[in-house]
Amino acid sequence: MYIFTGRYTFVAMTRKPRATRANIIQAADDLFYGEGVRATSMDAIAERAGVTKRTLYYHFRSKDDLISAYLQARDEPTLGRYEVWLNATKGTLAEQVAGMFHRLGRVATAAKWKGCGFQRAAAELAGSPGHPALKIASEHKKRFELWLVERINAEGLDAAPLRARQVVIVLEGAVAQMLLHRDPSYVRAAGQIAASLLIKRG
Amino acid sequence: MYIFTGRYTFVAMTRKPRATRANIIQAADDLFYGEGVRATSMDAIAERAGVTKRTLYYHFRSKDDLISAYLQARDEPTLGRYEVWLNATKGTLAEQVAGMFHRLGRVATAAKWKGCGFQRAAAELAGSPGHPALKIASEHKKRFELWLVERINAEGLDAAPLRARQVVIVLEGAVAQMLLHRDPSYVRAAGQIAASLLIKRG
DNA sequence: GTCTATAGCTTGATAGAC
DNA sequence: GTCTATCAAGCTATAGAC
Repeated sequence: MYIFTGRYTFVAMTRKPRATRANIIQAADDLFYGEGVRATSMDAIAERAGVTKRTLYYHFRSKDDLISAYLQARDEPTLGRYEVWLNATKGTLAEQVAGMFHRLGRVATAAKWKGCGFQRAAAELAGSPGHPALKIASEHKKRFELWLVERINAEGLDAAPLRARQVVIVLEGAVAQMLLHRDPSYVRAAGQIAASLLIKRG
Repeated sequence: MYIFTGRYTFVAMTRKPRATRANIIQAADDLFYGEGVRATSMDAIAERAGVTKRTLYYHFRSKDDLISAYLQARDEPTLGRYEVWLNATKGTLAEQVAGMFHRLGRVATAAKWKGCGFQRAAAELAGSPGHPALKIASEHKKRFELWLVERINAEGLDAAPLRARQVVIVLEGAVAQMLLHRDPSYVRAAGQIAASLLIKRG
């Protein structure tokens, strides 16, 4: 957006920087998730975002910084998605979790689905132990686990922390196996375990 | 090894090619597993193997070819390792599997442990659907699952295919979470699920 | 804040000698 | 079968104009 001032020397310095940053994050999400963080170049992200590399490096110090921002931006929407899936089913928590797995199975058969972005980024960055993105991924999964703890407590079940942890393990395993085999029966088998973990023990 | 023939022109053309190939695979294993397949360059592998890149490309057509060979070479040793872990415990199959998870927990706390090489390669190559290494990874996991089916059948339990699949899911999830959090309580929680999956149902 | 242009290096892969 | 030498392309990141 140009601001005419009677001179040519004054041009708006801000061309919606928030929007630019959001565009970059969106482009990074598309490519980092679709192709992997190491397989994606900064050139490719700049091109997809419709900016030059100079602008990219104005908004993000480095590629590692952008990888972190990519995961950070994914945190809340991902948790929200699972929450929507869980709330879509009415009934006991066991039934709701079964429904959550069922819906995961639906989206996970699409070709554009490429597993969990956090899990895959962690797999790629395993060789860089101190990478900041790893901490973000770890905290994201912790948050998911804590959300389950709350749900299990609200259901009046005992041993909520252990049960939540076990449901997370089963979900992670289902996602990993789905990515490898693209066979929805893995998600079904997993949903069955998860539901049984949420039954009141006698 | 030089063979003296009275001339300088005749030098052994074969300097243990099998050994060279094995050296390359070993170097590839160290680096691909330790740093990731995309983070590792052919230069780095050649240097670690003590050969030039020309020799590397004599033995392997391309990097993708070497990635496939790396996973192929890991198939049997990996299955063998789990078999050793399982057989190390005496008792019911449930107890043996619990022992297998326990031993996994031991090695998975070491810093050099970087999760499952197949799972991580699959995560990295998710953006290249037709990659030959993906098929090798998938078949490896299938082989592991089938080995479990046999064990469960031998134990006289029903629904062996489903139970085996569920144990695999739990194991994959435990490995993924261990890699992310480096917290052995995940393996413990997983081992508990796996063992309970192998109890005769009433 | 965004541009054009490029530095400086690494990458996967190859040529040709022996 | 292994070497030395090298290519063209791609990479992350930066310089300086406006």
